[in-house]
Formats: sequence, structure tokens, C-alpha cells
Amino acid sequence: MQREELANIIFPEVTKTIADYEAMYPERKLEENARVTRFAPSPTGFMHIGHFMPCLIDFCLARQSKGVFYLRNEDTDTSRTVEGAVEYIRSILDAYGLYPDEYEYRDSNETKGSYGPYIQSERKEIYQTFIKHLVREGKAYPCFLTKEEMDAIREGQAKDKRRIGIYGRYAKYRDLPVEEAIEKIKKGEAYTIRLKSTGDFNRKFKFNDLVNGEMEFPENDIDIPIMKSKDGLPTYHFAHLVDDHLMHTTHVVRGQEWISSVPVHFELFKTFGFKMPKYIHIPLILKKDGESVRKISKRLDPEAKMTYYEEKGYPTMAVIEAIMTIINSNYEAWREGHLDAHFTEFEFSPKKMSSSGALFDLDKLDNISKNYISRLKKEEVYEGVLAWSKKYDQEFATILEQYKDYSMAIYNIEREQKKPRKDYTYYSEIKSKTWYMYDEYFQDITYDFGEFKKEDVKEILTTYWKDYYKEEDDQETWFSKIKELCTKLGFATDMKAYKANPENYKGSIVDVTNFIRIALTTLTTTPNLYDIMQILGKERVEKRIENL
RNA sequence: GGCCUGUUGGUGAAGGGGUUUAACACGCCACCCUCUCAAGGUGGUAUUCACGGGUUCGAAACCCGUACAGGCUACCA
Repeated sequence: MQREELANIIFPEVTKTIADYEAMYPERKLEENARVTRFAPSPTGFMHIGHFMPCLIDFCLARQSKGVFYLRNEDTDTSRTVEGAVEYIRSILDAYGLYPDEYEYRDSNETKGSYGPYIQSERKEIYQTFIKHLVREGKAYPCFLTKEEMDAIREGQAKDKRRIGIYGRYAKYRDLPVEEAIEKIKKGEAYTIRLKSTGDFNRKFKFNDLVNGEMEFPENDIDIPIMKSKDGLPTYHFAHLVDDHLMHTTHVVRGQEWISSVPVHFELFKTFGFKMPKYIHIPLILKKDGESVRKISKRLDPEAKMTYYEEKGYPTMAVIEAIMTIINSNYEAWREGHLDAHFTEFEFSPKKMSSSGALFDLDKLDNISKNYISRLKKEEVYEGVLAWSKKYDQEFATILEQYKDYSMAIYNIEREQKKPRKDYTYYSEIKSKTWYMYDEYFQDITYDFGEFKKEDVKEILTTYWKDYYKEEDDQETWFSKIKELCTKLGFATDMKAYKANPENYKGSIVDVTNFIRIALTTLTTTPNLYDIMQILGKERVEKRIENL
């Protein structure tokens, strides 16, 4: 048979059959409704929030159903593959606690799972086995169209307002006699393998997407490339078919931009008679751009890249929380009732997902993060700032290590109470909110007392220091002493009385406390002054007042 | 050009024919509390669900058109 010969000429080294592989990768032994999901990034060296969101869903789906979540490296586009990209992806997954059950980390030679290889470039022979089968059956063929020819076809189609693509009469080589194809290959002509589509564009088929519900598409009639001429690797579509079949993926979670490929995937699965996985096409994350919106872009929008959140120092769990609220809007309500639960305990529902694109609201993230940090223990805050600083501010990290308990005391101001303070939104801003507590940063200070004369202020502070300050005072005593001082010096202690007749006083208690505050911190806004003074301790307080 | 999908406030959204005077959260504004902040409290923030038509006693919800927006239309994923 000539097709057999063609198949052997194209794939001389392929000796296994599809059945061999299916035997190698049998049905997984899992509980009834267990979901098998995968995170399948291309190793391009960055991680987009548009990849992270489906990954989170994959993880939840698998964990909630006692299923499997595996990592597959989609490196079929060798020109885009970047060194170290997989390590980077791994570092993100680790940081966010999204550990895959099956994976293959080539550099550290770690691998787990019996459905591998999990790196597509190492699966070449598997794909080719499937393609060889198609060629043998006459369901795929070598296509010798050059780039120039294809450009010309496309231009012609655009000009005639026809659909773009290699289909029908444009598929010049689909009916090329097999012996001619063999001859061309023997002559060394470049070719790609295309699927010989049997679809009819005028016929529709129904498809059920878990987010969008029932959808209708025209059948695919384009002879899509399934194997590239350059290196014999498959295209995405074909790798999807083979891998998700052999790895027994039950749910494919991907962005909406893939929805238009459904007809292609539908035909591919039908051609082999394989069962299609369920699809969850999730909404795109959009970005406001002037008046309109567009898909968020790693080039244009810094917040599209996961590194943005790391650099700013958002706790990873806060980022997860924020994305979960986009994924299912009832997540927030659930969280309120399950403060300590792990996010995977929330039951994700694709039906509850909006099918239209969503803007990622950074204000909302800030709020979530602020609340999250406020619920942490002082030790956790300390660890968080330290870890961030070690990476981005070594100097501050050294100071933090030197003053560990002191720093934790700062983070503990009004923390251990029912409604804790919410000062910090992300770790990178903590230094700018606490710098004055460290003598190392409290240098070359200038003070601004507004309308008050520095001499008068000095006098007041000296009086305070000599006659009133006692380190061991509790907050109540401390405050009543300040009031005494005010009364003695002609400052109002009752704000209402002061506001009614400001001319009767030199100033108010606000002014006096602010003198102290400024002397100790240079600022007029700080957390509770009493706490600040307690933490600074007698020595520092004295030194700073004297310094003035 | 073709195919597909959407359209409820500043943002995420709930709601799938009457209990919606459109939930909740974020943001914003005001006031209260208060030694400054942060927090907290109270209230305000869509007379209306892109527009036009229809179905109906009744529509944000159902149907049809229009407009607008987005995605895809690679030997990239």
C-alpha cells in the first residue's frame, strides 16, 4: 500500500502503535468524580496573571475531588523557549503553594508521576506515532505549500472577502497522488503535515462549555497543520489531543481566547474517537486603556506579570484571595464564614463564573491584602518583611535581623485585638511606615512645628520630660499626665471647648501630643503615641528629645 | 471580511418574568468617634440594568434587530 510507504518514509523511526501507548498509560485509578487537571505553560520566561488564574482553578478542582494536578511543559515552540523558564515557573508554584502531583524538573532531575514525560519536546515519538497512523489512514497528508504561497492565498482570500485558511480548493496538496508526495519528500522538499479535514463549514455542532453553557459552532473544515516542518514537533492543537488523551485529563481550564479553537479540537478528538475532556473557558482579564478595554498585556501592564506582586511584596495568599474573588464572586462571602479554611476548601463552580471579561481591580487587591496582613501574627509579619527585604532591600533586612523583637513589637501595635490596625498593604511599604523607629534611619532630622516657635516647643518638651514622663506609666496615667501638662501650660484638653473658643488657649492637646510625636518621629501621623514611646524606650525618647 | 462571545454603578458583581425602593464587597464622598493616623460607626453614591422594537396584566430578566466592545482568524501557545 502506497500510504503505508509514505508513512514509513516520513516516520522511519516510529515503530510503536497507538495501542502500545494506550497500554503504557492506562486509565487512572481514582475515585469516581476525581478531576485530573493540568497546568501547561510554555516556557517563555515569565508568568502572566492570565496563566495563573487557570492554574489556580486547576489546583482547586483537583484538590477538591481528590484528583490529580500535574505540570506539563509545553515547549513545542523551540524558538520561544527560554533558559531557566521552568525553574521560574516552579518557583512561582512553590511560592503560592500550588504543588503539582506530577511533574518533571529536568535541571534538578526530579520527576514524579507515571504518565510522563511531562515535557512535550521529549514526547516527539509519541506524537509522531499518532500522526503516522493518520497518514497511513489517509487522514493527514504532507503539504508542500511555501510561506510565500500561503501568504498569497491569504491575501487573495482577504481581497475576495472569503474565509482565511487552507481548506477546500486552497488545500492544494490534500489530494496530491501519494507517489508524487513520496517523490517530493525524497527530493528533500520541506513539508508540514496537515489534517485532512472532513468537516463542513455549513454544518453546526453543539458543544458544552462549563462556563458558557451550550454553544454552537460551525464544523472545522480547515486542514490545520498538526506537525511542523522545522523539527517534526506537533502544533499545540495536536499535542493537546495526544497529551490530554494519554494523561487522562478530565478538565481543561484555559482562557476564552481558546474558544475559537474548539471546532479544531472537536474534529481532532472525533477523528481518533477519543473522549473529549470537559472545557472550562474562563473570562479574559482585561485592562482599561483610555476609553476602551483590552486583554491585559505583559508588555503594557506591569500588573499582568506575577513578578509585580512579588516585587511589591503582597503576601502570596492575599494575591490568591483576590484572584479567587474574581473567579467566583461568592468566594468573599464564603471566606467571611471560613476565616481559617484553606482556599481549596471553597467549592469552585464554573457555572458561577462570569463569561465576560473582568478588569482586575488593584484597589480590591490592596484591601484584601491589608485585611490579610492585619490578621497575621506579629511573627508572620516579621517573617514576611524579612523575606521580602532579603530580596529587595538588604540593608533593611540587616536591621530587621538585628532588631528582631523590637521590630515585632512595632508590628504588634494594636494588632492583638478584635479589630486590628490595618496599616500595611504590602511588605515593600513597611519600611516607609516604620523607618523612624530605627536610630539608623533617624539621622539628619529636620523638624516642622508649623506655627509654633521651636523655642516654645523645646520648653514644653523639657517640662514634659522632667516633670511628667515616666516609662512605667500605663496608657491611662500617661494620658492624664499629658492633660495635666496641657492645663498647666494653657493648652485645651477638651477639643469641643477649644473649637468653640480657640482664642482662650495657646493651643490644644493635639498640638502638645504632636510636639512629642514630631520630636520622636518627625511626623504628625503615627500609630498610637503611647505605644511608640513604650517601644522606643526611655533611652531613645530622652535622646530624641535632647537631640531637638 | 469571516466565526465566536459578551454588554447591570467608578470596579468585581447578585439577580434568569411580580417579595428589586437592583444584594454584597471594593472605591469615592459626608458626618460621628478620636491625642494624630489606622481602624471602627452611620449615611450617601445605577429613578434603573447598551439602544430600538416585540411578547406579557407585568421585563434588568424571554424573543428579534441595531450599536458597541472583546477574542480568534500563524508551521505561537
